[in-house]
Amino acid sequence: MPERKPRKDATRNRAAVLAAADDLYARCASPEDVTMADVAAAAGVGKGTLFRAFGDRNGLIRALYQARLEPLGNSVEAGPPPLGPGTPPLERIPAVLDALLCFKLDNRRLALALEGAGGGSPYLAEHYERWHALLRAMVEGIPGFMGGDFTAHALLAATRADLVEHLAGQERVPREQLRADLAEFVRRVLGAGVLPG
Amino acid sequence: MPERKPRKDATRNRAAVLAAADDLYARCASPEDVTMADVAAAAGVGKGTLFRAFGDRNGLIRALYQARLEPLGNSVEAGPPPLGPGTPPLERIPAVLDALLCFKLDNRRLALALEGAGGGSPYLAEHYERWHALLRAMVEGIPGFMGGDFTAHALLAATRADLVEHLAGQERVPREQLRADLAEFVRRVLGAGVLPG
DNA sequence: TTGCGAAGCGGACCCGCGGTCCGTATCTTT
DNA sequence: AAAGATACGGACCGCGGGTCCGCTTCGCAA
Repeated sequence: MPERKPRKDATRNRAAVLAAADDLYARCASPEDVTMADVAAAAGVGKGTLFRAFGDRNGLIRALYQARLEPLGNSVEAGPPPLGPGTPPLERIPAVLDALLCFKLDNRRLALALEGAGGGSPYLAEHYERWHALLRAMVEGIPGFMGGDFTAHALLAATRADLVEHLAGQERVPREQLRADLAEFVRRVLGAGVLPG
Repeated sequence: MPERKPRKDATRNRAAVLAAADDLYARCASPEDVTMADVAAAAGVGKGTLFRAFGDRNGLIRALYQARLEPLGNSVEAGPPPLGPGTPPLERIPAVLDALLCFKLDNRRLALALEGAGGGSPYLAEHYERWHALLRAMVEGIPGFMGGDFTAHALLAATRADLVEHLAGQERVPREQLRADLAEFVRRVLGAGVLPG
């Protein structure tokens, strides 16, 4: 019953804002020098409209991120191997992490903005919860593997947006190098299987 | 020649500010609701004094952190095994990471404040550079181990302050559990030694 | 087509915070 | 004791996120 469909101008403006913000985040050097006023202006919209549509700064960033992330999310939830379900963990985990890394390489500022937002902790954003749950389930699908919860966190931490930004941006580590490094790291973590002792 | 010793009131005020800030950070729920004005007031000092002494917010946080971290830094640089030099990597790396984890458990808000500061990236703070270099050197001291640079980053990422805060604070994971989880993760990463293939 | 309530618009406005400035107070040195 | 250097402190500034409310636009119904 509550579902009233929004007015036409509202949806148009929402789209305009998303587009403008996307653009601004792509251009800017650092996420924090994209101000809400900037976004509103670039979208040809008042600040009131912007805040009405997205609640607050985080809302906007989350909406953007969500939109960008959707294809990847779909691939993981119901796509073909190696990303989709039905792939054995030892193959799927590296694939998912690699995809995540690539995503953050392709959406650096945005990912940075998202993780930097939320009061400083990425761990409250519900999308983190999803990735963590997925990874954890996969890790625990490896026979005899203990400590899946922490391992999932630690693996995700290896693809943190600011780390990616530091390596790819400041240190100029080439994309393929990073992917290879991550892949090897993951292999190490998973490769030992059940530890002796 | 440049070394002019500071005035007495200056050093006294500096100490007062550090003490007050330490206290405030210990009490507060989240680092960002400790304002500079708060610190100044709690120290019984004007804002001008505070900024003169520490430059800016980051300066203050870094100074605090540095002070707290010093003992650990010393232990690592020139202490007895297993933290000090001269310990074989496979023993020293877990020890150092465990010490780091414990430090962040004992100084949660402070560590959080530090990593959240610096324009959003912990990777610019020079103390990160030091830990990374140390870890990297140790990792590369393991015969045949490749990708030490990234591995060092990834291991440090597993002890990120906000992750620690999330697990210990929100999720109420007990301290010993966390230490054990980290230890096992580290063992996994290092345990494989040289990978086949 | 027109009328009319509701939904949405926009930008002036507010507030809190980091950081600066400068007249005044305090220390140190000779 | 006097003078110069150094530090103090809080009024002040600019900026950015978020709110408010009079006005516009939409869309339904007669």
